[in-house]
Amino acid sequence: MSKIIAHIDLNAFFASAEEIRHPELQGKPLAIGGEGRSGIISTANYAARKYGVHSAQPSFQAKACCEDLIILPPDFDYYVMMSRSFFGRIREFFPLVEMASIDEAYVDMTERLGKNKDPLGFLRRMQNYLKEETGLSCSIGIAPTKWLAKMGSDLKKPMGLTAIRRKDIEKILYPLSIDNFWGIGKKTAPVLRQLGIQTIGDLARKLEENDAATLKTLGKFASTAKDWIEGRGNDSICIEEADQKSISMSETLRKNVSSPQEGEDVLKSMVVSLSSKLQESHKVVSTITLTLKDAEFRLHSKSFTVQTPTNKEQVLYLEAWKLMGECFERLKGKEVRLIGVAFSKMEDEARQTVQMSLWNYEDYEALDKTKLLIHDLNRKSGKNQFIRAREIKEKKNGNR
DNA sequence: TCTGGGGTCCTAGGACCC
DNA sequence: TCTGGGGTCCTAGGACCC
Repeated sequence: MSKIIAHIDLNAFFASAEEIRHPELQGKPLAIGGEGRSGIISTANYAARKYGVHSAQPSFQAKACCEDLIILPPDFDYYVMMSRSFFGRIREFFPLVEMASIDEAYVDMTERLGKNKDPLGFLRRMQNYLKEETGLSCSIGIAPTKWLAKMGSDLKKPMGLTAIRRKDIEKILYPLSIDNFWGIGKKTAPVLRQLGIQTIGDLARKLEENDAATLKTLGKFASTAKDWIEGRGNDSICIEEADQKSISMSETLRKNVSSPQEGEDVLKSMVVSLSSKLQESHKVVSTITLTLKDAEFRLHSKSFTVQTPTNKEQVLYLEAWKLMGECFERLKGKEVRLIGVAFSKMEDEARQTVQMSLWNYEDYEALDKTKLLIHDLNRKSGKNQFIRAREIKEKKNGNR
């Protein structure tokens, strides 16, 4: 029995959210993103898109496209609030909602729309109602699987409403460029083109023939892609939020550096704010990964797994600092433009109390020095770690 | 002034164990 | 001793998504 799955995608979400609280910006070219030396556009409203402004575009280029462009910094807390309010209303119509990101969700409508004589009419009315109530417009794709629904919602924006039945796949999806295939990105698409695959239809035929080169290019993904394109993809909605598996921060430096000492403060503040997030959510981690991006944009990483999962900033910082030294070592004086740190193998703090008792701080030689450093960070009381870390960073930046 | 930041998943080689 | 394998974990790198 086929399900009825919808993919609901908020249009130009961050920009729309800003227009709601700044009505004076409505209709003016607006983008959300960073404005610094390495700022990049995250979302542009439709007025800005007319000038060629688009997401992932460097902000200075966007400004060159449209000199009147207004660029606002992102305010994620506000967007989370707006997103919850919007999808909360969807839940009033349909309880089975799976969030896929801050601005999109999959919804199982089988139960409620299965016997409806005019499901598209119903969704069109819901879409208009949501627009009136929240100010946010969305595009909806409706199909028997999640992938088809996602492909559908991408077809028309803003306020699109597209149904893709299995019998429509050839007519609707086959003519589309391979670039539109969700799951095939900028690296794989050109390789497929080399194999004579220009459209989704071309890919469908190659997969149907079990073309060896295509299968090799796609690897394990080939069978998933074949399922998707033939209408057999995943159609199950998971309403529970999955446990987060890793947490990370990275920062493009204001100026390239070539020694770990020059990146010390950035690393320090990232570890302090990550470890306080871990502590707040009662999570511990075992694997620490440090990433550097060199001036040619190549990434280099080094990771280490500790025996006892932890969220202690002293331990995490010391490990990260050691990894950063080793990573710089390998770069042999090359310039570094970004430092990132990630913590993974994350689990609940409660689940590892037994191992905690086995913990031996003396394993960490330079711990005393680290304690001093953290003490220094903590001296200002009454503010949370994140604020403290940011203040330190700003102070440092101001001194340059 | 070229090119962000936060995630998930996959691959492939080596270590180690049975 | 001429050479098995399968399973799992760790590490480094990379593709993809929003």
